[in-house]
Amino acid sequence: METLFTISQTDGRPMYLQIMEQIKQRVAVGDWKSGEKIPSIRDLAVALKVSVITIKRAYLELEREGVIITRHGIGSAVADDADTGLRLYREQLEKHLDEAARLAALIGLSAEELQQRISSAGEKLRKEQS
Amino acid sequence: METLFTISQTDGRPMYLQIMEQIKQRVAVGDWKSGEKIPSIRDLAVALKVSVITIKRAYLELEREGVIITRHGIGSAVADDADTGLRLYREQLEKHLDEAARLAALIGLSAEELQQRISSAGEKLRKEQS
DNA sequence: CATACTGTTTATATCGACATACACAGTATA
DNA sequence: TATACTGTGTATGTCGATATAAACAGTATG
Repeated sequence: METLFTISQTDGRPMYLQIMEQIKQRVAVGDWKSGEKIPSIRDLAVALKVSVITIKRAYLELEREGVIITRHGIGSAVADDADTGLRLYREQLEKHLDEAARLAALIGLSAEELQQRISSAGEKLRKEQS
Repeated sequence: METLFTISQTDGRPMYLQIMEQIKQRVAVGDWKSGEKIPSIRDLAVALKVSVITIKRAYLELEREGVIITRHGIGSAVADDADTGLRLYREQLEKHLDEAARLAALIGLSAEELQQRISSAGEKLRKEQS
C-alpha cells in the first residue's frame, strides 16, 4: 500500500478527526473519486499505527456525512454523491465568512482591512502546517 | 441588585462560558463601562442558582482575556482598557477568519476564490442592511 | 477588633470524548 | 468448506472539562 496520511498524536486535534479531514481532502481534490475503494480499516490502522476502532470511528462519521459508504465484509468506497458531503464544508465556510463580515461592519472595519486580514489568516495557516 | 442574565443548564454550552459571553456583551455594548464594578461572585452565584466556583471560573477567564480585573477582598470591575469592547469583537473576527481559512485550505479553495467569497459576504451584508 | 462583606484554595465527584482489545460476523474464492 | 480477507459489537480504560462544597484569606468600617 502506498504512502497515506500522517497524523500527529499530540496535536490537540483528535486522531479520528485528522483522519476524516485528510480523507475529505483527498476526495475534494479529486485524488479519490466516487466509487473508488478506500483502504480497509485494518490496513489504515496498521499504516498509521493506530487501533482499528479509531479508524472505524473516522469512517463511521464520514459515512454519516455522506462522503463514503461502507459494507460489511466488503470495505469502504467514496460515495457516489461525495460532493454532497463536502458541500457541508462550503456551508460552514460561508457561515464563518458571513459572521466575519458582520463583525467587521460592526467595528467599522473597511473592506480593504478585511481583505488584508483574510490573507493573514491564510498565511498563518500555511506557517502552522509547515 | 437588578435583573441580570439567564443561563440554560441544559444548553450544551458550559455555564461558565454562557456567563462570560453575556458579560462580554454588556461591556461591548457599553452597558457596563471601564472601572465600573460588576456583581460579586456570590451575588451572581445566588442570582443564577449556581455555585460560587462556577462564577469564579468565568471571572478568571475574563480576567485572563483582559476584560475585567479582580482584587481579593474588593471585587471585580471592568478593565480600564477602554478598547476592551472592540478588542473582543476583533478576537471573534479573527477566529472566524482563521476557521474560514482552514476550511478553504481543506477543500482546496484558492486564495483568489477565498478573497472573492469574503467580498460576496460583505456585499450580502450591505444589501441586508439597506 | 468584630463583623460583614469581598475573592481563593483544596479536595472531590461526575460526565463525556477519545482510544483501545478482543471476540464476533459478513464476503469472496480457491 | 476452509481460508483470508472485509467490517462490527461489547466492554473497558484514561483523561480532561465541568461543577461543586467547605474551609481559608483579604478588605473595609463601625
